[in-house]
Amino acid sequence: MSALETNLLLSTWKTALHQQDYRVTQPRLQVMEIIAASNTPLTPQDIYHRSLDQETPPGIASVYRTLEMLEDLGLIQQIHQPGGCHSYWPTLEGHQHLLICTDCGHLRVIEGNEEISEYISKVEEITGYQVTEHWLQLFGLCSGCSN
Amino acid sequence: MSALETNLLLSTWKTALHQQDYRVTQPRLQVMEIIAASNTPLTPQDIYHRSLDQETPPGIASVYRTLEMLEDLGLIQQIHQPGGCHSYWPTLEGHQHLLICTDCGHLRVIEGNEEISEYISKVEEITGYQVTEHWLQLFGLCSGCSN
DNA sequence: TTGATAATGATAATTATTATCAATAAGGAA
DNA sequence: TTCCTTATTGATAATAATTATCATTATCAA
Repeated sequence: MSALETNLLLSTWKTALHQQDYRVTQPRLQVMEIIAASNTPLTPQDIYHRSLDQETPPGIASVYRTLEMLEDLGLIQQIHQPGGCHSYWPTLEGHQHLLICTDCGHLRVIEGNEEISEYISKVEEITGYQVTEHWLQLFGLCSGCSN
Repeated sequence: MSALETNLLLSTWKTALHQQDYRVTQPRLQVMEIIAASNTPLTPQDIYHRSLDQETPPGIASVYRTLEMLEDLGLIQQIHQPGGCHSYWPTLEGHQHLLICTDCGHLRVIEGNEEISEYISKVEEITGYQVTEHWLQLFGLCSGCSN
């Protein structure tokens, strides 16, 4: 993410913590900064290892606790990777879908999903299920990596 | 799955093992039977625990080894559950999508995906990505559980 | 039926996650 | 600013999940 987007996210998150009476602590800030600055989804271990070159890195337990808190607040969401999940990425506005480059890992957000909504309505009609949630990810090669 | 479908799957899988020079062993059979007979995705631990009421259950290591083999052969695939993955389900014909009941865990296969194909083509046009794979799951309540 | 060897079980090692609890630091009140 | 309450932390133990090791066993082609 760009430095601008990173900082915007961070201030949004800090405000959210204050509003919900969560303290904005050093370890939490460190974790949030790493997530907000990354351009790929990260696992708890990823985040922990990235933090280790800092003066006073957060304990591994705080990494897990911070991720749980951020997810509870709806600020991050799990991203399911083929072959392993428990990676996190900032929550997006509305419902958007993700396109992940299988080579460089870069993640891109897709806008607009009329087709998907139609599809879901059809599925509900046919099956009698009440679809409450869905989950679509596209994998492929970005223009840079397809060369 | 119905007993008929289960047996069809099992004989297909056994044939595949023979053709690829994998031995059809007792532990492998036990794991394959459990997967083929289940109507929900199962984790390695699920499978192991289900096997424990048998006379001579497979070792936990063999469960993992069998799952790896079946996945390598393309006979099963990972299913990503919200809040945890590493569940397995038999590979389906063509590309189909899954609808999972969040209450009873029952899994249903959705046929037809014209809308999704259209969506993907549009995404490719817009982004310049080359989409090689996609991954859609629907979650909701089946008619039985929505009462 | 036999023999080569792929595959197994038991278990140790590794890795990931969660729980515990005394010490610390955030942030509102004075 | 300083103090005080207490939410939060770090260190570490405990638990859970997965992988590696290796002597023994069982599959299956000859």
